[in-house]
Amino acid sequence: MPSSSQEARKTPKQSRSAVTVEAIFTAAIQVLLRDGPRRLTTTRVATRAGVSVGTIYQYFPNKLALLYALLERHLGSLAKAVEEACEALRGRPVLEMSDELVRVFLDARTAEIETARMIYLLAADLDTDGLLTAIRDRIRTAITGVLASAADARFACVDTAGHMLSVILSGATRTVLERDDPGALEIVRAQLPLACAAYLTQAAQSKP
Amino acid sequence: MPSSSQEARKTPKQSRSAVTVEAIFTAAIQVLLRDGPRRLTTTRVATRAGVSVGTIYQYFPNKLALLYALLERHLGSLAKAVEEACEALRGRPVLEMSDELVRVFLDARTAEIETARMIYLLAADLDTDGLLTAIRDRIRTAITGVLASAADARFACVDTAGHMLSVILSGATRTVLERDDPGALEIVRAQLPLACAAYLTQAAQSKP
DNA sequence: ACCTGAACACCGTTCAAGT
DNA sequence: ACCTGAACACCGTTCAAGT
Repeated sequence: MPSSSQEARKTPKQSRSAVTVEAIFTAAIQVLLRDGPRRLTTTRVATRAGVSVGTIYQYFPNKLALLYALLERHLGSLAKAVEEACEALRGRPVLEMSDELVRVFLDARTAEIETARMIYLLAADLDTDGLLTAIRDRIRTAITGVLASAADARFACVDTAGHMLSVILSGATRTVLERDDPGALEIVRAQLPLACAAYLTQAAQSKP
Repeated sequence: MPSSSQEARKTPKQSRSAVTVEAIFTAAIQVLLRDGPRRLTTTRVATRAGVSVGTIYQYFPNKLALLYALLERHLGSLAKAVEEACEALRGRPVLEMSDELVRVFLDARTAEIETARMIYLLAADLDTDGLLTAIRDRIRTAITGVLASAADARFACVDTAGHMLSVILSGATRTVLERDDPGALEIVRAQLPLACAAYLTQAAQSKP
């Protein structure tokens, strides 16, 4: 599936169509939560949005493009949250960084946990390589940058440490997100900062 | 979707039908690799397997049940590999455990990396809660057991440590599996044992 | 006991016609 | 400029008929 098929067909120029697009997005999320990913049909979304099926195809070349836009929104807000946290953490000690980054990852994904779960399920049908690469590059760059600025540690290879930290954070938080187990979430919330800190401490040579 | 719809409709009693079921499985994987998950249709699988569409429905109540069986096979072999590794690691030091467990997770998932990737993509359409719970329980139990037997460490709370280690291993290996980036894979292969060991060392109080 | 394949319901997508 | 909805191609599933 070519990536061009996943971009919006046209940007709404008039306020009427901006409202229509917003209604389509909202309806898609509602159908997703109410009926599940397999019952997310174009007709159902159109009906719920109060428009005709054809209208959807004025703004999205196909159904996948609509789903892609939902995923793009969600991942974009995660990357932005990480970037802002890293900006604020500049120059702080690594222990603070571990704590705060774990918090940001978990919060971003548990805030609307059902929506996030559903959106990840949709992603299976999409060609998400480009989008995921872009998002993880943003996250990795932000994390590597903040690690390099740490007040109390210098890393043998800050790129490796940043890469590894983002893999651990993404993987562990996504793993608990996929499960519907509050107990597992609490263990991760408590232990993941310790695990990150232990790794970073070991990957760094403390400054004199 | 009720879980009963994901079990095999009947077990093949005669050798002819055992061959048919195997042909359906093989064909499904071939179609998956060749045409991708969205083009995995029952007709396509039937044609490739050299049978009629109706034949598929003799052994699987619906298409999802067939996909579920594929996922079940794949995850079962991962859990088995982890259990066997843990059995062999009983009584060894924690550093050896970290190294070996990372190796097992990565090997199990990169051996047939394309197939594994495709099978995970399919999982989105399935009701996998029960299966995933069973698999992760097997993995967590095996890991907790082997940690408790470590020669050189005693854990403040071995259940917590086992839980956390399995989340990190599952998350990080799956995260690199999803990406098509050999560089990321190599970093994880080299650094994940260090991260696991650092966490375990910190979670344990060394014996005198 | 196992297999076939036409038939049916339903979904994604289009496009001529409307406002 | 935007929206409608009947029409078409295609997919999952069934079941009467075959061997």
